[in-house]
Amino acid sequence: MPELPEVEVVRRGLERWVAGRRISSVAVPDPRSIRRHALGVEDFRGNLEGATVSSVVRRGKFLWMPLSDSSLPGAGTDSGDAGPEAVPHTALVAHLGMSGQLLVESPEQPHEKHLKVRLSLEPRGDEPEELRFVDQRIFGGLFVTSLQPTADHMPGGAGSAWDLIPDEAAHIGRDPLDPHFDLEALHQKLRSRKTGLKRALLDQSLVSGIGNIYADEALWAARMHYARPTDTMRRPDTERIIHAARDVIARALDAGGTSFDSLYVNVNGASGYFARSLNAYGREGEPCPRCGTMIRRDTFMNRSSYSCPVCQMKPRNARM
DNA sequence: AGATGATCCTGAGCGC
DNA sequence: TGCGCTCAGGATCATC
Repeated sequence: MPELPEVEVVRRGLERWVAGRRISSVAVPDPRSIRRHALGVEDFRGNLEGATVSSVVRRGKFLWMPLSDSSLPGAGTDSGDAGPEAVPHTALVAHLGMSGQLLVESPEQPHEKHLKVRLSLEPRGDEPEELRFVDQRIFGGLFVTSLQPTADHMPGGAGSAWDLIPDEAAHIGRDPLDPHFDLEALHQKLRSRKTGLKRALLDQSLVSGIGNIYADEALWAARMHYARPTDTMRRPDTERIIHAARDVIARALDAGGTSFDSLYVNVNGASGYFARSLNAYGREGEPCPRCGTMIRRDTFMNRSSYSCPVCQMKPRNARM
């Protein structure tokens, strides 16, 4: 289940193996994986073939690769910097959903069972010449879209690809690892909402990159209940839950982020972290690592929530 | 308009 | 051996 740390691992792998390379051809064995590309398969291919991936950017769980037109002078260089006249205005966007993988492989490798999209890359040294999107449950997908300036972009960096965001991801908030993450702004939004804390953490428009697993882990670490009403949050409460989320995410990144040099840019790099380091998620009936009370599982939002009934006391005015 | 719930999708696991 | 059921969950859409 890729959340922010896994997506960041994939981003680093793509930066290493795909950035600066030109896409020569595109095959879409299963169009369902590009259903968010409204204009269809031929338009998808037309946008990509001949374009060069200039960099790889992530916010929350969205990944995108700004595209430069290779016919422009200076494009396709190692740096990906095609000059001020060629700031990318479109990007290939990838969301891994539940089960998506991006693999950099030789075209001779046998096709994976759930292979959905193949991008052929022009040769560069001995590097593999195919980028594959593999997805079992097809919650994820690829599409090409235009880039717009971020609503809250910081002065001084205008024009850089880092200040541009795909239209379809423009609504999501910055994630807790983003240097420009605004804790005070989040705090005010939480105060003005009438909902439960976990539901707010999973709302990507408030803060991005937190999924069901890390929400439960952050809540456990911060000793807060998932149904804590957000309009009762005081400033130290907001700091505590965000610091906990950032810590959990950073530790997962440390555990899973070391193998991105592998040719297989996949989402399994952090699976070892899940097995070893989860304190609450998936541990129903096991003792809380802090106090020994049995971890319980509750269902809401069509999802499971794992928590310690002692460390994370349910508030009287609980909100789901 | 904010809050809440349904929906998409496939394979693993399980009881019978 | 196989059927039918439940579960997993990010993002989006529908409904109050």
